[in-house]
Amino acid sequence: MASTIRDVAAYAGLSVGTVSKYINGKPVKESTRSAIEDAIKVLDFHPNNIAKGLRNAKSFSVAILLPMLDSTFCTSMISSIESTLLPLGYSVIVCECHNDAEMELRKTQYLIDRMVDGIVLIPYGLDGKQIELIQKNNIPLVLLDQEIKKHKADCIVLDNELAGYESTHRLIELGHKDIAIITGNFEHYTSRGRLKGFLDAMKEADLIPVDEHIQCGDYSIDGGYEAMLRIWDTKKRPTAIFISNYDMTIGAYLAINYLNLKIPDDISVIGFDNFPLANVVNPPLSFAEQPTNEMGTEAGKLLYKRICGDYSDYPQTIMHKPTMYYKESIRKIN
Amino acid sequence: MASTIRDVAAYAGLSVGTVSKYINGKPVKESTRSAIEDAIKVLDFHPNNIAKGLRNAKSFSVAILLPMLDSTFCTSMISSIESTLLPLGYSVIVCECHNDAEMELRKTQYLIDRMVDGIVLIPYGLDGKQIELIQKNNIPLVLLDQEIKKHKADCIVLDNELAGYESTHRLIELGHKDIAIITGNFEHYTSRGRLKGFLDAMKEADLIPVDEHIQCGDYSIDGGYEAMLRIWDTKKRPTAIFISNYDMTIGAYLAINYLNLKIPDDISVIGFDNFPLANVVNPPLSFAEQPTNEMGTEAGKLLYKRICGDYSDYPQTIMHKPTMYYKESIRKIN
DNA sequence: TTGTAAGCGTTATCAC
DNA sequence: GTGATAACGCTTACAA
Repeated sequence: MASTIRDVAAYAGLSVGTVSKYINGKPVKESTRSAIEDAIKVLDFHPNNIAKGLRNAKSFSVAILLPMLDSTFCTSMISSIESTLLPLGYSVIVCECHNDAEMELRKTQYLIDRMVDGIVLIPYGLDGKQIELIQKNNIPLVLLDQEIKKHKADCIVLDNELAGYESTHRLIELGHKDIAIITGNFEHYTSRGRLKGFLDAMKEADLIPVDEHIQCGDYSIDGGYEAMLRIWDTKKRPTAIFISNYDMTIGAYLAINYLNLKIPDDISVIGFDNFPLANVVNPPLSFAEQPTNEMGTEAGKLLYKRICGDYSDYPQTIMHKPTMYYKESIRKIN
Repeated sequence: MASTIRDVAAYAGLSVGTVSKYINGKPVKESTRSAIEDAIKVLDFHPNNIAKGLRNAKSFSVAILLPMLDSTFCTSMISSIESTLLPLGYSVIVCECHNDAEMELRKTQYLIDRMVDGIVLIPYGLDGKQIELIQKNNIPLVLLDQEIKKHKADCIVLDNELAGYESTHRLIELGHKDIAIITGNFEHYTSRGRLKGFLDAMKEADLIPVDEHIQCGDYSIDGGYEAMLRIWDTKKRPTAIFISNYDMTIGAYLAINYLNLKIPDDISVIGFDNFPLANVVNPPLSFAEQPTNEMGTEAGKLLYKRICGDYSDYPQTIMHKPTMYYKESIRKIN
């Protein structure tokens, strides 16, 4: 059996109170310090976090609740949040709702029952019920990636409009007039923003997008594939396309291969978020990159601040800028 | 403040003992059952897991300790382990050691201090110190992906030799005689197995691999890239190559693009584990696929069994077979 | 079947 | 600075 603070106290000839105080950084006499240190070493004492948690009504764990683990975005978030919060004493519980709003709500309740000290939420459900549940239980919360408008909450997002605008604008600069876009569900904050940026850039250039060239996928490889086929199946084909999410970019690429199109001769392509893929495909892909590491780290830090009770700047929405990479997948056109 | 079992007992006019028993599935009179149910509903009672944990010396959490979150293999493991263990009441803590053996050991101790009830370990350090530490603390452990020979432990792995053998054998069948391989660190269980399979197949066909055609990368994209360049920089170039890990496959592809080689005309390629990528590149990549989902689920189940105290079949090594996908990236040769 | 009370390992409060 | 003791919310003998 592991030794407890009592054992340490007994071995050191002190009271548990004193030992506890020392462990928690309160001042003690030098002689007692060394006695305790000795005892700890000899007994190989490690404080019991559960007891600590019970006493302090804390679990020293936070959760990241996310839609699906298959996106680089999500795993990158886990990584940076863990790196930020573990050194602060919080372990990170990962919860995946498998793109299912009902499961998301159930797992939210589960996490509350587990008494997590804070939650980073990459929302899937759009009605905000998860958020209400978390807030009703007074658990610190940071939204990531998606803003759910009607709910007041800390929030870390990408400047999606800018990403959509920049990509489209660049294509327009290169002379493209018929530009297609593959977006996600319009109700999603990210998709809406990226689409809005696209539309703004088009409007600014007095271009009117063909209705069928605005296709909605479901964020999956298949969704992107199908959307690309639909786009190519229109009377007036686009000369360029902006794909507003990672997996759909892969899918669209597949479709482009299937259709035997050459990039950028037949179509110029700008994708999204395409870490390793971007350079492997030939020609290299142009894309809008999210500063995922910064976003995750920021989320971890903000959550920690809230856990510590600092709500001085609540609620806060932090918007990160995308970085654009223009490679050989886009070309000038007359 | 959340209500406790005491509140429920008071509201229902019963003792805490009775309520506790009911909650834990012991039999009670129908009338008390409904009284408790009522109280629970009215008071919105949720048992405090921390208190429960303190009492039972359990945390109801398990950890997955892994080298790096950037591989599909690892994230896929998290996903299937979470799916398996959450319904059984265990939350999954993710811990990343960033390919750093010392950090791995530190985080192991951290998890022990956090009193996790079990650990799934995808080992990075090869000396087995993490394993000793975990076992010394009597924490159920399942090794995943890598076997560390000198340590007795439950273990779930791929049949790496078979993967190496099958890939190489197929290339030989197609007439290739000069086959190269990019492996990882020879000290790693996975790399050693895949290399052995390669060598076995060569030997069986009375082929002697060129020394410089056996190149060791560090599992990274860069490593694969450099290894491929080294291989192509030899006097006698291979006509086919087997790349024994996901990231290095991407890197080798990059290098092949850089060298302006055509697949499969200039070189036939079989990669590893290449879920989405395999179909995006042109031509589609042949590869050996691990049954990651099964492996993760198996790890979760086995860990749970150990947590429940069932050591009847300990220690167990479960070896999964790879599935081979042969696509247009390999060709017949004279 | 139900109630009582001790105890899990900490920390906090209050004396000394 | 240190020690004694009462919590934190739950489970579990044991008693009724």
